[in-house]
Amino acid sequence: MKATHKRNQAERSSQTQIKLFDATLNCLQEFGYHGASLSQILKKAGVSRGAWSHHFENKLDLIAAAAEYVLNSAIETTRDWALSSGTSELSLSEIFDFIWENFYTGRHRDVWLEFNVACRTDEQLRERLEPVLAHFHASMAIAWQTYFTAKACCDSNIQTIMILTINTFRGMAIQSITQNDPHYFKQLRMEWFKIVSMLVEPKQA
Amino acid sequence: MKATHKRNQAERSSQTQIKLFDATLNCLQEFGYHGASLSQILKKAGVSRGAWSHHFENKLDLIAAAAEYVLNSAIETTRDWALSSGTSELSLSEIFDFIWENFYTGRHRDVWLEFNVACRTDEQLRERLEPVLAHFHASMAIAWQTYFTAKACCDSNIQTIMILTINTFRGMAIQSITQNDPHYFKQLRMEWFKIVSMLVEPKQA
DNA sequence: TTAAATGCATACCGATCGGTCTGTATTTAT
DNA sequence: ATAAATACAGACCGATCGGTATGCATTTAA
Repeated sequence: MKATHKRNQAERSSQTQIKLFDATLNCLQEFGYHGASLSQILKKAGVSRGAWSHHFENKLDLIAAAAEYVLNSAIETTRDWALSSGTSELSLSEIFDFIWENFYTGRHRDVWLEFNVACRTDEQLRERLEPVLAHFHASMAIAWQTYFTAKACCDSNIQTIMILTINTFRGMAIQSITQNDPHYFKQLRMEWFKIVSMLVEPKQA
Repeated sequence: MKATHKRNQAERSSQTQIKLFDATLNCLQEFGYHGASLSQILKKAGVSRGAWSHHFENKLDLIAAAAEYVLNSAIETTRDWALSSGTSELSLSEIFDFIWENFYTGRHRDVWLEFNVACRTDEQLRERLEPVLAHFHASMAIAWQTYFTAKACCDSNIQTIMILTINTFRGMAIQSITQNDPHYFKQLRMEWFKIVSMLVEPKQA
């Protein structure tokens, strides 16, 4: 029945690992870092305890690997999107929508929040995730400062405005935990767009 | 030796409860929502298990009460500060510094983050904390829109600019988890101040 | 074809979790 | 003074946690 009849070792490994990553991320979304127990993850993944311990040293190792998995996917998504879009056709509001919908809503928002907060009190996790989180942050910066520059009248540099933008989105992500209203946040993004439009313009080709 | 020799019931109750609140908040700061076990809290508070169960139904009840405790303190702090400051002497950057230093640094930042994130996956906690978090949010709004109004040239209303400000601070709070550099965030606040100054002016007396 | 290596399954472990039960001080009300 | 009510202490509980040890299945290399 299944298409999993003759698989080589590499396929086997990567398939069960991805099943574990996905289940880990789903559990983090559903139960939070606090409530995501190993038993729950294994149950949801349909993977045995032995298989898990064969691939990962301990629970933290799995969680960190899952974080790397989802963040690297996000980095790739950003890169692909920036490349596929016509270089001169990108508008600020399009970028805003893209970043918001891909990284600050749904599962990505949830696990991103959990990882950031968990990092604060878990030094081992922080050491593993800090470079990936920083890389993720930088990848968003690329999609931005490749195409835009600060206006002459604006005495802030373009990086500063971008960081403020990302921080605004982060804050909106937290606000959206208790206030889940896509329309409201679309409006808020538009308001932010109006302000940033005064400071930023498309780069010369 | 101790000054706890002849205390009436009310004093006893409130003293042990406050000890528990403080220990709970410290444990949340030190170990996170995930790692803050009841045993740790009781140990840090110097309170027995029996005393705890006498005052609180269960762990969540204690945590929620501690959250209410710290958030209501913050609301009070904001109110006092707004009242004590000369009504016409408040500058935007002073308000920014006040909000940042009181609510988005130190223990308050840490527990505020933990509570917000924990609320996402714990419905009971959310139901108890949502009104308090909303109240806290509103209290910051007061210190703001009492003294400032949108400039004529600005087509956003004053509440919108304030929400964007708060969200920027929230984002900076998350950023400051992995990048603890007060000077950097002071500069970022100044940049934000420059932008908001273009949109907002002191209210007429 | 066969031995080794890899992938996987289940049973099991001590530790710790939140919560409760029983009994004892201390304060309050009569 | 004394009984009731409140505040507290410590032992104890089943459940669940992350982690491991042993054995079997599958793939790979010889």
